[in-house]
Amino acid sequence: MLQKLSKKCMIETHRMLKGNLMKDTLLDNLNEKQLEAVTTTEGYVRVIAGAGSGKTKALTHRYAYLVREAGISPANILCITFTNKAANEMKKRIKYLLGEEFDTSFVATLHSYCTRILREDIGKLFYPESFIVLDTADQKRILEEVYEEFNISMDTATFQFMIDKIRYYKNLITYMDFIAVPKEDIGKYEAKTLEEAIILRYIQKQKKYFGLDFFDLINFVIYLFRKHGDVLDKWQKRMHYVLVDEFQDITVKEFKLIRQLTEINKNWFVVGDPDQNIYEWRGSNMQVLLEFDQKMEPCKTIFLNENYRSTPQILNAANSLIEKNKNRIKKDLYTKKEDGALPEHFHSKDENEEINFIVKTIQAHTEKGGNYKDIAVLYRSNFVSRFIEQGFLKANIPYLVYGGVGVYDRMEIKDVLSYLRMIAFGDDLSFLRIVNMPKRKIGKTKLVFLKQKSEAENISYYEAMKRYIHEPVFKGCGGADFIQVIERLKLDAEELPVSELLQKLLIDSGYEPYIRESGDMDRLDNISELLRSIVISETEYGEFLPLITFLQDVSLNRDLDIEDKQDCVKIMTIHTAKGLEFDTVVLAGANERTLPSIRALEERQEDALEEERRLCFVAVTRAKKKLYITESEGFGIKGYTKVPSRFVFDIGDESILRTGSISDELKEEYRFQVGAVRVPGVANYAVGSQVKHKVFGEGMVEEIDEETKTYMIRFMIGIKPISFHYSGLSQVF
DNA sequence: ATTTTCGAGATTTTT
DNA sequence: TCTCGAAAAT
Repeated sequence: MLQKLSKKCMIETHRMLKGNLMKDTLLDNLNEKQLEAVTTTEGYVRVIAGAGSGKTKALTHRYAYLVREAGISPANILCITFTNKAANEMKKRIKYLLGEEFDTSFVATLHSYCTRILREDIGKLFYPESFIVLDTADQKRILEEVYEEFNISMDTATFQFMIDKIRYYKNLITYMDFIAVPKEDIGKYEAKTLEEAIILRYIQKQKKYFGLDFFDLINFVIYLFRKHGDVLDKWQKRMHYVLVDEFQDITVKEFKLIRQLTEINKNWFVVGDPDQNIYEWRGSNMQVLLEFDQKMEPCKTIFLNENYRSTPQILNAANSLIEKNKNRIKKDLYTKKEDGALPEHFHSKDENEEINFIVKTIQAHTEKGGNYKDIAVLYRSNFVSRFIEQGFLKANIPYLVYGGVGVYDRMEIKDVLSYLRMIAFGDDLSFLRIVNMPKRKIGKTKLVFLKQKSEAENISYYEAMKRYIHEPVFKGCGGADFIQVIERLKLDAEELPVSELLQKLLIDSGYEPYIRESGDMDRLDNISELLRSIVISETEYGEFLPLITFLQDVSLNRDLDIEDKQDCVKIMTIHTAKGLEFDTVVLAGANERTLPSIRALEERQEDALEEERRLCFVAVTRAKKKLYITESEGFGIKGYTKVPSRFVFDIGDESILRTGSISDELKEEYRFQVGAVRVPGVANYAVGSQVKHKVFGEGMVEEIDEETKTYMIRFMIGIKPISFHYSGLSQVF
């Protein structure tokens, strides 16, 4: 028996080596259209594909096909994903197709590619040769400093406004002429308006901090290519194939950059879904996808409309929602999947009721043997997660927050990374974050003192502190110790790997004891988790991973690869969920002013509203088997009374089951009746639902038999089979 | 006089 | 979670 098995294994291995098995998995699982997309290796190919139609699969398989069947080196393929999470997912699939040892480091976001390009040649631009990538928090901090100098107060709206302005200015080539000059020449540029003055100051400051923001990463590369033909030449010659995922989210600028990169060898393969463009606010323009065939001729366009993900019921809801968008190319998804339960719209009187419903639904699911990890709770804005987390903590439901305010935005991780940045750059941003962490009795007064000195002598806060540490103001504080620790760590940084440096730093700076004393074990766990991920990236990098390289990558790749191994409910924003799929999806907080967001409503522009609807569409189409949309009354942002999102009514009554309790005022206003919709032949209630039967009283759905269209419901008197068609059932809460 | 602590209120989305 | 302001602590 054992011998037989091992012989079989040998044959398998042999087939694998010959490439047969690879070829099978590579092409056999594809439908006709996907196959066409994958195997068209020359020229321009555009795939317009609906949600769940396997567009990323087509892209991944084409990548593998190019490498395996056409023998192209991965270094010659520019494979661009939209997020790091997507890149990681794709890497996994490529490794599955091409073998674990296959080098997938060439699958990345455009921003990561740009960082690589800049790392090699930024020295040509009169910019500090080492740079850090500024994230939004850094940007905000810099802008706040600038606003303080100009004596203007800054709120979130102003911040967003200025970010848009900065993007606008940074799109002008004159800006690059300005920023790329040697530091000392910066003063000779004069601002004509206040707005310009603020932006110039912002640029000066970011340069002082060795920072490049996300706009710069793209702009610098474009500028570098423009000024230095040899650099452009080098990269152009390298790129023979370009594959771009989520092409509907690309900006015109990014498109031009990619076009420049592939000017010599023009083989494009782009996939996208116009209905899933949810990044217009960030400059993305789906016209790039729509007009691709006119700009890049001759272009082969392949449509993928069969959905392999969701039940017909979920797809119906999604279709009826998205068809309310006027500015749209009609494209109806279909599926051959088996019928499932109707999506459910649960309306509740307040937030407690809403979170209780979610908790109950999840508990019912797991009591029946289901896993937590098959469930995702999605929401429009991060603040919604707070209610959900609180509810889950109370009910002891394990959960993981993905993206956004996830692992890398935790306070302790930011602190620790700031320490590392402090060692590498000594910049003010890091200094301000950690100088009093742990408490060193360095507060406002001392910082004001340092600020004056640093401005007067054009040095950093840290240098100023070193220079004036013996002044009376610093008497009795931990400043001297701090300097000593940092100086010693700076020396260590040259020899020690990042992981060891970090461990030393945690002890020497007193940060770890400080966290330990605060009694928060989660924070220590998070730090160990970071440490673990550093060790992994060190191993992957092969040679000695320089601290600066690590820091550049870490601010781009903020995706700690959370494994599916842990059985946790996944919690994330809709934006983060894009490209993912889950058995059960709960879309929480589906209220006006949250989804659509209050900003989109204030803009009063149809475009903004349509983007919000697409966002809702993305959320709905993440679900494979069961979809819940929940919302509640009560007091919302700025004291408004919360009302259900218009989008839950965009989904036709025949496509969604409306449940929950509703107050009389709202009932009058909205005229939707809870529990009014019944579609015969389809299970309206999920397993675990509490229901009321006209004759048998209250009970719980134990089983659903799709074949005989029957529920098995446990009542006081025992288990009874009840037909889907029976109209005497109603939901109980 | 200065720093620390504690409670209250507010929050779009991300590379 | 983050920030702000007032009160408490050094």
